[in-house]
Amino acid sequence: MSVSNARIIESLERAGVRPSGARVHVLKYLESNRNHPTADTLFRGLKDVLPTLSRASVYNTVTALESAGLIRRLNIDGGEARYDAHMPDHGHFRCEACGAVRDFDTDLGALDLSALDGYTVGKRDLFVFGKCPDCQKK
Amino acid sequence: MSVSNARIIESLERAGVRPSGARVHVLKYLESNRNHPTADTLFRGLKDVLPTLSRASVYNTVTALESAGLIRRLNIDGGEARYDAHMPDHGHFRCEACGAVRDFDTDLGALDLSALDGYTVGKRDLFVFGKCPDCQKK
DNA sequence: TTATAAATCTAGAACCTTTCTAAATTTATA
DNA sequence: TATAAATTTAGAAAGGTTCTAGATTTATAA
Repeated sequence: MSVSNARIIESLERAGVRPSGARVHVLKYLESNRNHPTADTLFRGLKDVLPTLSRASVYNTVTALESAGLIRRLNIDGGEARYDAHMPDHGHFRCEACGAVRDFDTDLGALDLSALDGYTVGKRDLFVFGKCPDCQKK
Repeated sequence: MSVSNARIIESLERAGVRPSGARVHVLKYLESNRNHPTADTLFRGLKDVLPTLSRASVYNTVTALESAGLIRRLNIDGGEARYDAHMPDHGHFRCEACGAVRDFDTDLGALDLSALDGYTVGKRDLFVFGKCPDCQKK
C-alpha cells in the first residue's frame, strides 16, 4: 500500500474534513487508484474494507471531498460521474471504444481566456475524445 | 426569423439526414437560440410549432443531428445535457451562480496534446466554471 | 465515566433524465 | 393506390443520484 492512512487522515484534517472511516477509505482508494472510478466502482471496491458502506455514503463522501478541494468530479459524458484525486491541472482523455478515462499532462494555463474578461474563472475541464492505442489495433 | 427553413433543410440533406418536421424545427431552434437549451427546453419551446412533439422525439432528433455532425451535445455537469449548433471550436463557460452556459472564443488548437502521442484525437470539450459579471454584482 | 448533542451513516424510497418498446403515423417507392 | 420503410408517439422502464427518517458513531460536557 503506497498511501498510508496517517497521510490520508492528515490531508483530510488539513482540509477541514473529519476523517471518518468512509472518508479515509474513499480518499485512499482514489489516491491509490488513478483510473477515475465511478461511484459504483468505489462502492464495490470498498466492500472488503467497509462492509457496511452504503451507496448513499459513497455519494455523501465524494461530495464532501469535492467541496473540500481534495478530489474532483468528472462529468465526462452523460453517464456516471467519475472521481479523481489527482489535483494538479491536467486533461482527461476518454477512449470512445473501450470507455477508459486517463489523465494526460497539458498546460491548461496556456489557454487564452481573454474572451472571459469580467468573469471569475475557477475550475477548468478539458476532455479529449478519441481512440487509445490498444483499441486502434482491433 | 434569421434562419430560413430552406437553409435548414439544405444542411440536413447535405449531412444525409432526412428533413422531417422534428429535425427541421429542432435544428432551426438551435441555430436561432445560442443559449444551449436542454432537451426539456427544446420540448417546451417547440410545442407551439410542433404540438404533437414527444420527449422521445426530441432525444431521437438531437441524437440524429449529433451523429450527423450538425450539433454537439454538452455534458457540462451531472444534470441535463445541453445542445449547441455552433460547430466551430470554442470553449464553454458555465456560471456556478445562475447556471447559464455561454460560448467563448478560444483557440483549442493551441493546446499541447503531445502527451497523447499514439492516440487518435477527435472532439475536444473545454469547460470553464466561474461567476458571470451579473452574478458577481449580487 | 456518563449524558447529551452533533455529525455521520444506512437502507430504501423518490426523483430526474434518458432510453426502450410497441403501436401509430408519416413519408417514400412501386 | 398499395406497400414498405422511416419516423414519431406515449408511456413504461432503466440508470444514476439525491432525499428521508431513523440508527449509529463521534465529540463535548458534566
